[in-house]
Amino acid sequence: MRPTVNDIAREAGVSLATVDRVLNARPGVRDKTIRAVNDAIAKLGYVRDLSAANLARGRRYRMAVVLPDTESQFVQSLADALTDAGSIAASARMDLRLHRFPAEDAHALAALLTTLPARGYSGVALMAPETPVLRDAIRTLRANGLPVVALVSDLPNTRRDHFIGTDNRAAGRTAGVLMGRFLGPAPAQVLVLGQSLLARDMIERRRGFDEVILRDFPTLEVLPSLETHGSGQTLRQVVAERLANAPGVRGIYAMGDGHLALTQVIEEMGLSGKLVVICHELTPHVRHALEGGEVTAVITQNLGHLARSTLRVLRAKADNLPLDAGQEQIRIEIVLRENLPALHDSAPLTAAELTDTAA
Amino acid sequence: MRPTVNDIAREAGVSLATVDRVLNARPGVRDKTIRAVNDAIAKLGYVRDLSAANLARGRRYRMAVVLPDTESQFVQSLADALTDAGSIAASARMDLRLHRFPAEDAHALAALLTTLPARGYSGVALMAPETPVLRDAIRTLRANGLPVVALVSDLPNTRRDHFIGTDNRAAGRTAGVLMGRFLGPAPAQVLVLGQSLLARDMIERRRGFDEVILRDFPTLEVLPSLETHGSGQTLRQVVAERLANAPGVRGIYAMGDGHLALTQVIEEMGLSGKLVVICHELTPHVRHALEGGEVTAVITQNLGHLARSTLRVLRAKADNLPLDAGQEQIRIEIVLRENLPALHDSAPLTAAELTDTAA
DNA sequence: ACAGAAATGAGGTGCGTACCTCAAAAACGC
DNA sequence: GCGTTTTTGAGGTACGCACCTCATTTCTGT
Repeated sequence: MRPTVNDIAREAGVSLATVDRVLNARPGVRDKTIRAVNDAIAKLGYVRDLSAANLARGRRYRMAVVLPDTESQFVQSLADALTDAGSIAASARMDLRLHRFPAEDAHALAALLTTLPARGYSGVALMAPETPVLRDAIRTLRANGLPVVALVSDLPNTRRDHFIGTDNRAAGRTAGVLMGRFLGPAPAQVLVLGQSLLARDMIERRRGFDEVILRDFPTLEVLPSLETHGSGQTLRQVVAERLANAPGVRGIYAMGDGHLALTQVIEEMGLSGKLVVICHELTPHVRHALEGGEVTAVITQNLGHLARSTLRVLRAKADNLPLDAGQEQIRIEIVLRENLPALHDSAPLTAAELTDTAA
Repeated sequence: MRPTVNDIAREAGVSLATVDRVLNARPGVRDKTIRAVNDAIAKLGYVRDLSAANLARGRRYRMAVVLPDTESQFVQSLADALTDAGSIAASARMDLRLHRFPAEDAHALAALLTTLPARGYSGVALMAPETPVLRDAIRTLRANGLPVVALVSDLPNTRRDHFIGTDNRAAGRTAGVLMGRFLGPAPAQVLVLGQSLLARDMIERRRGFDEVILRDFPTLEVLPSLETHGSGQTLRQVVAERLANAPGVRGIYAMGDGHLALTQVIEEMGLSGKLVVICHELTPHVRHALEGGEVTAVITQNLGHLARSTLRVLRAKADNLPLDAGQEQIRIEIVLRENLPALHDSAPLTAAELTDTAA
C-alpha cells in the first residue's frame, strides 16, 4: 500500500494536524518540525493522492477563453480543440467557457475582459492583438488575481503570466529553409502574402523567413509582402496579377492562415505542383490542398496539444504551481503530404469514457 | 453546483442504489429503468467526478514496460520519458515498472513476460522484435487478462491490443521526399544505412523511402542498404569506404537511430553541410549534429507524448474504456536546425507540483 | 392467485485528503 | 516563575462515489 498522511504522522512522531499544516504550507509550525515531517515524507516516499486532495478541496475552476470572432478555419479549429479539451477537463473540476469578441474592436474586448472577475472566473486565456487598451485590461485582471495566458500570438509587453504557442520567428525561419531547399540553387522569386502586416506574428514570421533566405539562399529574391486583409477577393486578384506578370516567381509563402482563395487560384492557373507553396496551420482545406499538390508544405502547431496545454497552464497558474516547461512547449511542426496525420473524427466523449490519468 | 449521483436519483425517481447499478453497468436493472436513469443523466448534464470515483474504487494500476537492454540513446531517452511520465502518473494511482531484456534473446524475453501476471501487473507495454516465442508469450498474457501494447515497433501478427508509435512506412516516405527535394533535380546517389535489415521498422522505412524516390525523383539512385548491426566500428568503416569510392553520393539516409559514429565520420571527412543527411530520432547527439550541420533533417517522434500516451492507453485498456484516437496518434515530426525545439531539463517533480488535469 | 424470480430501495462503510475548532503543551520574554 | 505567545494534538466533518447487505417491492409464468 502507498503511504498516507497517517503514515507520515506516525513516522514523524507528530499529529495528523501537523502533517496537514506542513503539507499545505499553513503557518504555525517550527522549522524543526517541518523538517521532521519532510524527512518522513522522503523516507516513506509519500505522494499526495490528487484524487482525494481535489475531492476534499471541492474547488472548481472556471476559466474563460477569449477568441476573436474571425470566421477563419484556424480560429474555428482552435475553438473546437478547446471545447473538446474542456469537455474532458470537466471531470477534473474545470469549466471552460468560450467568449468571442469583434476582431477589430479592442475596446469591446477590454470591456468583455473587465466583466470576467465579477463572474467568478479564476483564469483567462486570450488570443488577441496587443493594444494599449488591452494592456490596461490585462493589468486589471491580474490585479484581481486572475492569471492571464496569451494564446497563439504573444503579448510580451503586457504582464501576461504565460504564452502558449509557437515561436513565430522560428516558424518563419523554418518556412525559409524549406523554401530555399525545395527551390534549389537556381535563381527564383518568392511571393510573400500576409493578412495584416501589422500583426505581431506576421512580422515575426517575415523576419525569420528573410533571415534565412538572406543568409543561406542568396539566389532567391523575396518580393515585398502583399497584404490581403483576410479577404479572399483581394488575395485572388493580387496573386493572379503577380503570377501573370512575374514569370520568375517559383515560390509562395503565405504567412497567415485561411488559404482557400490561394489554393483556388493556384489550381485554376494550372500551377498545382509547379510552385513551392508554403503556408501555416493545418486546417481542413489546407489539408486538402496538401493532398492535391497546391500546397507543398505546412508549418503548423498541434491544436489539440495547444488546447490541453492551455488548460494545464491555467490550472497551474490558478493554483500557483510551477509548470513542466517541456510538456507545455508547443512545437513547430512541418507537414508534407507524406507525413499528413490521419484524420480522426473527434467523437464526443461520454462520461464513462473519461479518464483522469495525470499524464 | 454540478449534479451528483443523488441528483440523478431524485430526477429519475429511483434510489441511489439503482443509479449506481446503471452507472457501473451492474446487472439486475430493467431496460426501462436504465433508460430513465440515462435520461436524467442527460437532462442534468451529469459528469462523473473521476477524482471521487477513483478514490472510492481504491484501485491501483501496476504496469510493466519492457524494453531491450540496448544502450542506444534512443532507448535510453525512451526509458527516461517513461520514467518521467510514470512519476507523474503515480499520483493518479499508477505504478510503472521498467524491465529490460537481453536485446537478442527472444526466449529470455518470453520468460520475463510469463512471470508478469503472477506479479500483480495489470498491463504490459513492450518494445521488441516479433518472434514466434513472443507471439506465444503475448497470447498467454492476454489469456490472463493483461492488455498488451506494442511500443515503437508494431507487432501486428500478435494479438496485441494497441500499437503506440509512428507509421514507419510513412516515416520512410517522409524521409524520401525530403531527400529528393533537398537534393534537387541533378543526378545523385544516396547511401542507405540500417542497423538490422530484418527488423520490421527498418523494412518499412526502407519500403516507404524507395516508394517515393522511385515515383517522384527518378534522377536519384538509391544504393543497396548497408547493415551496421549497431556497431559504430562497422558503420565507420563502411561509410568511409563508400564515400571514398562513390563520388556520386550526395545523400545519406540512416534508417535507424544512434548515429554517433556516422556524424563523426562525416565531420572527419570534412563533409558537414555538403551532404544531405537524414536520420531518425532526435537523441542528444543527433541534436548536436543537426546544429553542427552533419545532419540535415531528422524524422522523429515525441517521446514525451509517446510515454504519456502509453500510460493512458494501458490504463484505458485495463479499464476496458475506449481511446481518443486523435490524442493517441503519434505524429511523424520533421526537425531541421531551424525548428529544433528548445531543450528543457526535465526537473524532477515534487509531490506538490503535480496536477491531475485530465487534459 | 400464487410461488418463485427479478428488480429496487434503504442504509451503511470507506477511500485519502482538506479544513475547522478547541484544548493542551511547549517555548518564550522579562 | 510568571504570563504570554507559539506550537502541537485530538477529533470531527465533508467531498462524491463504489460497493456491500438485507429487506421489500414488483414482475414472471402458470
